[in-house]
Amino acid sequence: MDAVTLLNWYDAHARAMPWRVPPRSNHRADPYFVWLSEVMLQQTTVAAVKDYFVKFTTRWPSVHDLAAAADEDVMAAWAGLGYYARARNLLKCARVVADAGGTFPDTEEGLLTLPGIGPYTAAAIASIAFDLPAVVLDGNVERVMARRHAVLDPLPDSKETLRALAARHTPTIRPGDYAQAVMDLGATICTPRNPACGICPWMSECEGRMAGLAAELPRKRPKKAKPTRLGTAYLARHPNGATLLETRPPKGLLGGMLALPTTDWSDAPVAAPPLDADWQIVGEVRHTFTHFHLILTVATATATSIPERGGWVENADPNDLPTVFAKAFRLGASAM
DNA sequence: AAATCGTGGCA
DNA sequence: TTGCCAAGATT
Repeated sequence: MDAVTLLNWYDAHARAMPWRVPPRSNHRADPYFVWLSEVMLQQTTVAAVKDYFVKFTTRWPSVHDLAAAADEDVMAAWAGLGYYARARNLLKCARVVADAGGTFPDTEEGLLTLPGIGPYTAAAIASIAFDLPAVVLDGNVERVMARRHAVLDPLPDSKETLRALAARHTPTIRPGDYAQAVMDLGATICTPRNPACGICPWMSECEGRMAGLAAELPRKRPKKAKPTRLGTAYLARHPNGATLLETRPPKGLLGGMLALPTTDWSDAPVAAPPLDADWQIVGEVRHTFTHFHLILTVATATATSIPERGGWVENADPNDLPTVFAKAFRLGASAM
């Protein structure tokens, strides 16, 4: 059986990660750790997640600790990791679970009802934390299945086909190890570019490789070009050292995060400084989001007046802000 | 159902 | 420099 081949490979080559229990362990990973790591890993690389995972679990060792945390502390701790709706939903989910006694649901259906847990994450927690034969379908599994079975239709059209193929491979023995094994295979051998087919445990049964198509699968629909938007960020400092910051609206881009006051971001941004001062343009920051480029002019001023929006923050730390603002903050501060 | 939502690394 | 991509969820 294909799954056994893959499990044998995983027994020898599983990557060590802070949230992972080694294969053939006689105990399972803590559902809290599995959930936290899976949410952090949504659209995010293992390398980027590691330090954040350690930081979160050191500061909040249980779901009860996280549920009791202040919103602004969790958002600041998440700053830099991106997709900030994940952090907002993380807190909502922690509080639901904590209120229910601190135990995560042990079924896919139960997990799916929680904020921030979708089809992939529910299946991942069910398999990895509870060893249930859930069908885990992430970008790795999509790629592995598209190659293994030479699926030529482009994503996302082929998604349900790939899911059915993934289901066919999912074993009833060691499903948790299997889920992590397929994803490790996709991350280390069946990679997006230059797949290492020569050392793949599924080399001999891979239809994509036999057809000479492995490296170009899965096919994807072309993406839209990103427009460029303009804006200005304002760094105001009080003579006492405080920095003018504001919390962004709870939804939308960078929602709920601490930020520098800015104009809107558009073709013709409306300049509305947060307070009246002698603003000096000190440079610009270029930053690319998921669906647009941003050129952000950075203006600085020293001021003491009452701001029209935001508030003075002592000992402000750029690391508590989303990366785009951290860049603008550092540039402005270095120019004052 | 297509759009929205971050960031850093890599070729 | 630019585009692609990563353990997706939500609306």
